[in-house]
Amino acid sequence: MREGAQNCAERLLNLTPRLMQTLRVEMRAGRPPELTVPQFRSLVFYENHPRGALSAAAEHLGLGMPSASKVVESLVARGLLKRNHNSRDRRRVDVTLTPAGEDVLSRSRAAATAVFTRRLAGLTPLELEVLFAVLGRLQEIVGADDAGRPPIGDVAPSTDK
Amino acid sequence: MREGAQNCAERLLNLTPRLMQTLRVEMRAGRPPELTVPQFRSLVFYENHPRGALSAAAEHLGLGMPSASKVVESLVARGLLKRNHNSRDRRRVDVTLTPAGEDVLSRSRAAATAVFTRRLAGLTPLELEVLFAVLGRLQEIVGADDAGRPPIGDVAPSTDK
DNA sequence: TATTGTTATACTCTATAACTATA
DNA sequence: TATAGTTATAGAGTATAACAATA
Repeated sequence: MREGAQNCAERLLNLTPRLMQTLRVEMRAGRPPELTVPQFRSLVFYENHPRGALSAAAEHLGLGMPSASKVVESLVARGLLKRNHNSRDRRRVDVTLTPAGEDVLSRSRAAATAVFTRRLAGLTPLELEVLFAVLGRLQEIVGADDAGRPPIGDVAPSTDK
Repeated sequence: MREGAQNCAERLLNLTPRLMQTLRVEMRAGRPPELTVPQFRSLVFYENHPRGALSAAAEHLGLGMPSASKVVESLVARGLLKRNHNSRDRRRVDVTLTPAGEDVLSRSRAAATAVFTRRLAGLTPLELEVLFAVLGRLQEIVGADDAGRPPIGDVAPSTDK
């Protein structure tokens, strides 16, 4: 059934940039743009992978090392991440969230989630249930940022951290 | 049922940048990067709104006028769009796809659709059916780029143009 | 010599502010 | 004076290529 996949692909192709735009615009809407989307994703990665290598982040975020290095650099400069040379292999740079980073991430995640939550407010409980399952399937297919976090029953845990 | 919406919002928040990355990376993968995502979306807009004003595109794409102007400029420079002053109101600039633009758009759309089609290949027909419906709902909520195009039963019409 | 990161450079995207040309 | 668009300028994101430090 190629047809079905292609139909879905077309819708996905329309929808994805739209969603991204929504996300980007509303994340910036808080005047001093707290975090850009790539910055946000980087913080999420290091929340899930404390002391993760830079190369791991690059890989996970789908960036080249120079790009990842630059994003991390901007966050280090703002005190949201901390870089440490790995003592076993001193070429390695291990990166960790600072308390300030956790804080900003929590607020930013709450705001970003709210953006989508508002849009989804019109769906019925049944529709939401189906949507949730479908999004889960898509995550499996495309790989998700938060592979390590509990997917359900623990809504926005860091929000009240 | 706020919970459900929030759970879905979190998944959407993870998934959207991932999908965007996939799209961007694979659209560029054809070496001479034929079209960037914003360029692609602009062409789609003018395919659906021939002689559309620049401001209409900006609005639809969620961009400011300077940004829209610049994207259009780049496409005009490449001969993919054509600008004309509106004769009734000469401040207005009406933009139209050139044949070359239609051509590039068709190829680019086919390639971009294929990106997602490949990823969706593992889904069952039933899953695809559900996905299709869910994506339709999301389009309604968030607004879709191709509001004017037939949504079903007419798969990738421009691909074989 | 191979690997991890960083620096240098360049281009696109996007924004805000200032400007031009109409109305 | 108000509106449609453009130009000027600036910052973030990303890429490739060249470099540095370590293995």
